[in-house]
Amino acid sequence: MPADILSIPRPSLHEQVAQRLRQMLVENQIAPGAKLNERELAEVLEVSRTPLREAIKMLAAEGLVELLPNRGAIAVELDEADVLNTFEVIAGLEALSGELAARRITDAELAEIRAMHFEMLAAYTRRDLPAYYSLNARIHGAINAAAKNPVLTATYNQVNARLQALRFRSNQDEAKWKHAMAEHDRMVDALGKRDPAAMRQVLLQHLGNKRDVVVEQLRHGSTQLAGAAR
Amino acid sequence: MPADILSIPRPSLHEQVAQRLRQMLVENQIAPGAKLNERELAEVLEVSRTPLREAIKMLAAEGLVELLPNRGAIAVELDEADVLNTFEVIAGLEALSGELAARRITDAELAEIRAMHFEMLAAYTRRDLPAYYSLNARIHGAINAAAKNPVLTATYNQVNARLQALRFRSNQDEAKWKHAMAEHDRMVDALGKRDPAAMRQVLLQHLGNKRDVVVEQLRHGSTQLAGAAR
DNA sequence: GCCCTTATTTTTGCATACAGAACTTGCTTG
DNA sequence: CAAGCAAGTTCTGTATGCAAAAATAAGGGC
Repeated sequence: MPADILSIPRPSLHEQVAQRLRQMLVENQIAPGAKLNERELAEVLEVSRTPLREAIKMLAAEGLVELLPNRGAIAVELDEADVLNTFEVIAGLEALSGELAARRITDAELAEIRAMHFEMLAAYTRRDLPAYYSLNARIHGAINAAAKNPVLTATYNQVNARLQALRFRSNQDEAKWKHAMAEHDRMVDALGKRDPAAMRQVLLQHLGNKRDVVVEQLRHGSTQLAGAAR
Repeated sequence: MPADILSIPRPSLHEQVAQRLRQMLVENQIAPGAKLNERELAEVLEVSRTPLREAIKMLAAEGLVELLPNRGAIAVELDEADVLNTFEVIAGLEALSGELAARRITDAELAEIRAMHFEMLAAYTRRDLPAYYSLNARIHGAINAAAKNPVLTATYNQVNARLQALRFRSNQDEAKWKHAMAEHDRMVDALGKRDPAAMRQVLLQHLGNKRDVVVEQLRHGSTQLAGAAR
């Protein structure tokens, strides 16, 4: 077991490339719908096409890119129906996560979530959006962890990754923000009471609202900011 | 659009290989825990290592094989905790699927499910296990389709695939079989009434029972039938 | 006789090379 | 002038070759 620590097994190249590509897709450095040119990407990432192609195949299995036979791969582009369907699944998974967390959370985990919740209140009060988003992600991650189901966590992360490119730039308005905070209050409350049903309800509503925000933004205006290529 | 039909674009080699490997894993032709020797497999499948490796990377992203850095890939082997966690997720997804189906199912879809349900009753009455399993899978597939959420269907299929190797040989006893049939009755009933909550409840219970059967079988006896290699 | 060390073999990981499919561009033709 | 056709180019898909890491086998020390 200490061998794992000593060996410092730097992840294999295709793994690194996959990680890097995931980041580029999520951060919209590769625009949705854009073609992934192998020669070009290989040059940028300074690897040969072989590990690059292996990485692309993994991303395809994860649903982040789409494989077109004999025509390479393109970054997935979600239309409104895709977004609705994805949120439906995400909501189900997060609701499950919340239920399980309410049953299995430890006092220490709960305390940490409460702490982060207060930090988030601070960020909200300051209207510090980046800090808010960061804390929001950490809190949801902590709930997921408290559910103590690695399969659920992995599944959730995979489906959620496809939405990251959209959520990245979702700027909610004041009223919705306030509402989201209220829901977070109810979440922490439900967790404290170890009430799975309440957690489920809050999270379903929370995700439903998040969905509305994203869909609304998707509709008018910023359809796709860097959407040049297709 | 007709171009797609005319072109007859035979899936690329790595796609075919992935499909074939999936089948081999599900049917336990490759035992859980067994190493996937690239040279060997390439020879058997009559392809070079390149598309084979690409296929393996896809299966890894799907969670069917595990990648060991510099040591290749092994077929995933689920311990009891993994099975419980996976069933927890599957149950959540199938419950969601049932809820949505209850809201969205068409009369034609419902009629077809009812027809299959009667066929299943026939198979049960004859104690025709293979026919029963086949119909069971088709019914659950039809419910999934009636939910009309491709993202949900894809997610469900992916997570479920990991369990197929186990379920393949799950022989339930008489009492449990009868119970499963009763649950299917309630399912069709709930669908007919378009009652999402009832569907959810039935499916959660149904999956819970299925889980118990699989775990019990996993425990004593047939831990792993073709479990030679490791 | 057992364990640790070391040499050999096997296997994975990556790069390169080549064949075929798709796209581009310029030209020709109606 | 537009549309269709054809040659050239680019790109993807697959096979092969090579280097490094791991597994295996052989040898020596305790």
